[in-house]
Amino acid sequence: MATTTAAQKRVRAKVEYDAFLAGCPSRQLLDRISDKWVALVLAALGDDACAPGHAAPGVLRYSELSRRLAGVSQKMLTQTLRSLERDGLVTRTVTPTVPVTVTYELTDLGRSLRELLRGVKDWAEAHMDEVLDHRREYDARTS
Amino acid sequence: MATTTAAQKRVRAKVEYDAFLAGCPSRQLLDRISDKWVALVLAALGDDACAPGHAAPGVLRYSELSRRLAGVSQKMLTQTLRSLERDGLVTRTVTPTVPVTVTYELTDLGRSLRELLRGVKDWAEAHMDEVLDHRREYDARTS
DNA sequence: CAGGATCCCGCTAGATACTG
DNA sequence: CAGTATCTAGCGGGATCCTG
Repeated sequence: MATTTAAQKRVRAKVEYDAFLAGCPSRQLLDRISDKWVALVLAALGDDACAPGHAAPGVLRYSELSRRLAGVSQKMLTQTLRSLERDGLVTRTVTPTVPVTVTYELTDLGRSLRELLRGVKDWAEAHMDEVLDHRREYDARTS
Repeated sequence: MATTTAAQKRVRAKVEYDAFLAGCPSRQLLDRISDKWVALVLAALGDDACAPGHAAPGVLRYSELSRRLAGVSQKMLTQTLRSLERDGLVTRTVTPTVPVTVTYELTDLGRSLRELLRGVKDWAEAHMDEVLDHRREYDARTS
């Protein structure tokens, strides 16, 4: 089945995405997920030790998230969560209590991205001192 | 040495960075590296098969980068490269030819971040279809 | 070739007020 | 509690022109 293989390859090449290309949807998706709040929201949702003494791990309420992500505005948090929900990275569950309870949880897709972004967040925290040193040196050299 | 361990832990806790905190420098660093252009520049600089038939792999000229990152403006490319240089992620080398030749190369620090960000870029390309499906479903459900 | 300098528009993030 | 709605200031980012 050499011919089918070659044909399949051609078809494959057509539907493959390349973020280096300006018009490619993956470029826009890369832009979406390359976001401070996305990284922090996903990190918080996967953090089991986040909201101790309550229901299931990895399930957080809106208010818990906003407390965890210090300094986030309601607008940005809601916007980020909506975007993540639309892209299928988190699920939003509304429980009709009084007042209403809304919880967010990672999907499998979200979990896969979370692993990557947690690495980026950890990198930032781990190499902070190194970067700070480089900045000082650079600023001294160019001033 | 239980006391020293406890003391060390306390000292450690002081100098550790936490991107969840608003004032933490690592939050700002996370914001910097959570950037479309950062991901693409680092990805391009590590790509050996990028500029075939020329000097060393992983060494790219300004014009080669701007060609690779389709749609990037000069301003954003220069701005991104400056920032990366300042943070010690890339080195900038000026060769006094006529006209001048400027090349960029990853540092070890930059290489370590590149591995992570390449994962993010690959994720975007790999899961594009899945995300697109979720968006269609979401838009249909909410319209 | 590899930018620097400037102008300027858009839209995004933040603050504030209101609601089911 | 978990948002929506509205307004606005600020700046991100593109276009354009210029230079060593």
